[in-house]
Amino acid sequence: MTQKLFLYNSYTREKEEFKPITPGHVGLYVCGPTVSGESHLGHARPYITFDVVNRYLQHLGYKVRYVRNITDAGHFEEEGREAEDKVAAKAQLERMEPMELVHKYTNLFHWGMRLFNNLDPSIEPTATGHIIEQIDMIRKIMDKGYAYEVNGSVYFDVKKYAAGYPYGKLSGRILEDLMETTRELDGQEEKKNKVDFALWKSAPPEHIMRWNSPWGEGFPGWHIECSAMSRKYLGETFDIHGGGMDLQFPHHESEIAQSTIAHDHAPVNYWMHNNMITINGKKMGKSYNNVIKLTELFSGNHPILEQPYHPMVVRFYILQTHYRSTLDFSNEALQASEKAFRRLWEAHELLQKLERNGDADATDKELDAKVVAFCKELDDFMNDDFNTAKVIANLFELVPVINSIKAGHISAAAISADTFGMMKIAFKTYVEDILGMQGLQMQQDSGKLDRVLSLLIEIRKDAKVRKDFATSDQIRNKLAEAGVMLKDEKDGTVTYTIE
RNA sequence: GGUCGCGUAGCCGAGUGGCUAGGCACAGGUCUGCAAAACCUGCUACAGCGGUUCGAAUCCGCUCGCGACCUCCA
Repeated sequence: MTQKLFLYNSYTREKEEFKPITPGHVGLYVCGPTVSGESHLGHARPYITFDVVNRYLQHLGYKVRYVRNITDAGHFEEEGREAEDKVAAKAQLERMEPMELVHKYTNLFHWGMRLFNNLDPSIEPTATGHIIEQIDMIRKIMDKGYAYEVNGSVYFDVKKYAAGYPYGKLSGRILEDLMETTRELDGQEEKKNKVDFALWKSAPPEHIMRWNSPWGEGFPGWHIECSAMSRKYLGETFDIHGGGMDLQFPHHESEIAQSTIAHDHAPVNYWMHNNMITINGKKMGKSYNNVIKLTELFSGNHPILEQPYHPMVVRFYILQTHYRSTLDFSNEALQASEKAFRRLWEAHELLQKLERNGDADATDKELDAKVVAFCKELDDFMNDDFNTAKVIANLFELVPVINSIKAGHISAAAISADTFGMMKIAFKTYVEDILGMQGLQMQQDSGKLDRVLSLLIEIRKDAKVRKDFATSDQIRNKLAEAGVMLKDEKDGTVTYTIE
């Protein structure tokens, strides 16, 4: 922790030096998914972004408690409920239990996270598992006079809160403006003011997810879960709260209000928000009907996808852009990322295998200095609000150096032994540990396949010695058709990559 | 309508007062039986119009275009 980390705090709208509440420790809370449906490409962004944040904080030596919730209660409107309304006897039989649905999509979410090589959070609490904590918190807020009950529902009194606290600061909202905008919302008539939000909702008879509470059967409001769970696992005030920009209002603004009243002080020191993934310039989202689900992305099974995209390619594509910029989806962009990622990864693997012998001094001082500079800058870039785009750019600056050493265009001795070692460690640390990349071939069934390919490579070699290029080309071309690319290396060996 | 943000080369995207980011594509070259890969070289942009400044893509103003949030949303 000798380095100073600066991050952009959405709350103050400034880059600030990060100072943890407890030295050496970081409490990080990130809004997790609502598991009422399949995760899509848009969801990938925050979880990859904050995975890197988590990884980097650990790299700096912090002990991170990373809490990411699963929202499995409340406002569902999809399959489960629809079946319930339609109610035919047959539908009744086929209908999914809410928990069944939640379980299915939670598993699918985990599957996606694993493929992205996201580290597991330290704690992944569910909203349904913390009903008691939520009720307790609502009680506290009521006791302090900032919430009121109507017909079994409890609402937070925003106007009262705004009179004494900076409501709207996080999202740049002005209470008067909000009061003016007209919206027809559920339960509007019950509220004192339309800006009030629900802490607890009374459940209509057909609502399956319901719990007992001091106010009757119902379910928790959307915002209270994050406040209750972050409080439980990270304390009344914690370091970093992350999430998508679209959650700034009303979700995060409400979290601040609730927690501030319940605990007498603001809950979070640093708010971080990632920007959206767009498609044709429009935000990817359920309401726009333009989502590409993760399952579709990885399989290529979607009308606008020209091909499947590997999770690592998607990860690379996301990290190539700074997290606070929008990122526009296109096949072209993903395909460019795929090529770039392969190039970077191959150079990385190559470098780890390369050795440098002989005199420890550099024969090319200028190059040596450049390499040192590129490596050292990596930390600076991360310390400047997690600029993974710049990190990747610098790694690419080093790729030709690595490849040139391998190809013999330059000697490894051009750079000093120290510099060589530094570069090796920098790649390993950054590519694998911090950016969290891994190779494209996940299925390591190499054994038999490798022997078969080795045989073919041997036959081809013989053919080449006999100058029987028809045979050698046939082997290479047919294998290429099957997705196995052969590469004649400089030193006469042959390597292959499987698509 | 309100609030906020963005407009960078063929495409994707960093940067943000002086120092050609990077990737992909494209063109030429080296290497190679050929190919692929790799390496070298080239392609030098910041929506428009004003202003501030010795100097602006970067600061300020206006105009045009786009988007996000204001409702569930990562």
